[in-house]
Amino acid sequence: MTETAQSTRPTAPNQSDADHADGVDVPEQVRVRRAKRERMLAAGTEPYPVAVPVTHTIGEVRSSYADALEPGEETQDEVGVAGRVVHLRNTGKLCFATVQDGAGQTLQYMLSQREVGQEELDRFKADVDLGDHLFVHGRVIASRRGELSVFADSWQLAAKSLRPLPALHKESSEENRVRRRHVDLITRQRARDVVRLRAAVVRSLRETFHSRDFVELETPMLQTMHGGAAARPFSTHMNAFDIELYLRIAPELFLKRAVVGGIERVFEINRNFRNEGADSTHSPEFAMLEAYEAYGDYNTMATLTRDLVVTAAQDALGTTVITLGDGSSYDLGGEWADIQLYPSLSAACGEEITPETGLDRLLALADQVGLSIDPKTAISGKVVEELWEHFVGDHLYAPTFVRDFPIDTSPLTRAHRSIPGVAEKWDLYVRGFELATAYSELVDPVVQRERFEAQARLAARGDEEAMQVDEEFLQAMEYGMPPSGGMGMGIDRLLMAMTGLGIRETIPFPLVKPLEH
RNA sequence: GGGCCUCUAGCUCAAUGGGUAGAGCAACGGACUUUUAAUCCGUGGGUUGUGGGUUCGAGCCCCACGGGGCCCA
Repeated sequence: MTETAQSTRPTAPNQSDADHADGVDVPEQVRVRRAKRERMLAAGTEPYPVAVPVTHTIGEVRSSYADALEPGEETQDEVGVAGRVVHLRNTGKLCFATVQDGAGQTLQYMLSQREVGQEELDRFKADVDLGDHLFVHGRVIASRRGELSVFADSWQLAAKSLRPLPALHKESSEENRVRRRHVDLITRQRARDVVRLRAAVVRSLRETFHSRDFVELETPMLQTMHGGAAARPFSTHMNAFDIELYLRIAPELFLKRAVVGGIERVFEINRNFRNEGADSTHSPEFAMLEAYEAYGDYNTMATLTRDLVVTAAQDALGTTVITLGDGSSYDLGGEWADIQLYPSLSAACGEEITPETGLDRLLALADQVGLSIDPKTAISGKVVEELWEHFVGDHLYAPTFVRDFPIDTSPLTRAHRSIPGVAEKWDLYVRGFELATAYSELVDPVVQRERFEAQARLAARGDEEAMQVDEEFLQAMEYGMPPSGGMGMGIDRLLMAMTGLGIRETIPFPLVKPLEH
């Protein structure tokens, strides 16, 4: 588009059309700002210039002059700085604007009538609103109160904001924060911090893996079979092949095929999709870490997991001690507790529970404590796990490994090498939820086929979470998979464990139900 | 799936027993050359989530639907 075309964009005659373009009444403040944009265009001033001559970031100005200037001291250093206006204080002949960068660092601009002239000052007062991106050029000085400032000799709007920001000193409702995260990020420091914390954690995890010679792999998200976990999948349709596909519920089976192929230390950090509930600990799409190590087992995975978590906390938070909003705290560092599932359940419920305990007895116990379990699809291992969560898991705040799970709920895990009736699997509990899980992986293709067939029988009985028989995976196993340890960890849950936040606060843009209209 | 709570101005919240819908910030107009949640004077801004119902009269009572939250299973 040419300059001429830009400056003849629709003006007053189309104003009312623009006001109702989205079919709803436009709030007064939006109308006012749209009018300012039109006025600027009519005056030949670009409200959205393609570039402004920035020479320094807000952070660079801050760090260069931090505590270096006395109140009232002026330098001759000229800078060009841009940022979003979060605070305006216009007095008669001297205006102050506080601008903010994406990380929440702020810097003050000062516009004096003496420096820029009456006309420029008037234009500033007329055109600039809270929320606008504003560029100024000028000298770095400290105000009389000692506030680091850029004393403008010229200014220019970098981008006009057409919507008013919410009150900056009141918390928005959780719904508004989630539905308009962009606004949340502008107005709330904690929101900005969590985004950066998440990035730091993921980066730390990758670095720990790299330092241990793991290879990062991206395996398919669109799969012809859903497997690798017990969960209901999303399904979709592929036009070219005219087949139904599933969004993956886990990368496990592909990563194991990679191990068969010789990628002996492999990990993936990516999204899984599970067509289940959405609440304060579950999101339909969530970030998952999985790792496999040939010639490892669930013990080496425990060491790896602790290393990943402790290093991530140190890298991203600088400490392993987590303090929650309610003042309680727990330490992700130090030695982690290590308990066994059946003995800890027995101790907590006051009755000896073993892999031999009958299903009827377990269902009776579950009923006693108010757990509702569908008898049609009930298997003893599943009931034991529910009982364990009720009696023990919900109360584990400090990191705790829980070892040796029922075999019938662990179809991809090998039987324990010395304890009969259980699988070499642990879950890691923190803050009352499952943060990670690991197995000594089942690598016997014949036993694996039997486990899949048992899963298929569950599916036939109506268990929508049961796995399918994956022939491609079985065939891969038949080529020989080395003895291996495997581990999976929820990235969102790691953030939850490190911050005390709900899952929707750790995911920048979680899925929310669309509003009607 | 069940129960309870909630939805009012751009944002955060008020509104006696059913009787003209208000405040702070934000906006608009004015004053002000060192403010920093600036201050002072003045003004505008509402389909009270949506749709029905009861009533002379509904933000408030009843029903349905939608969004959100908490608890339970």
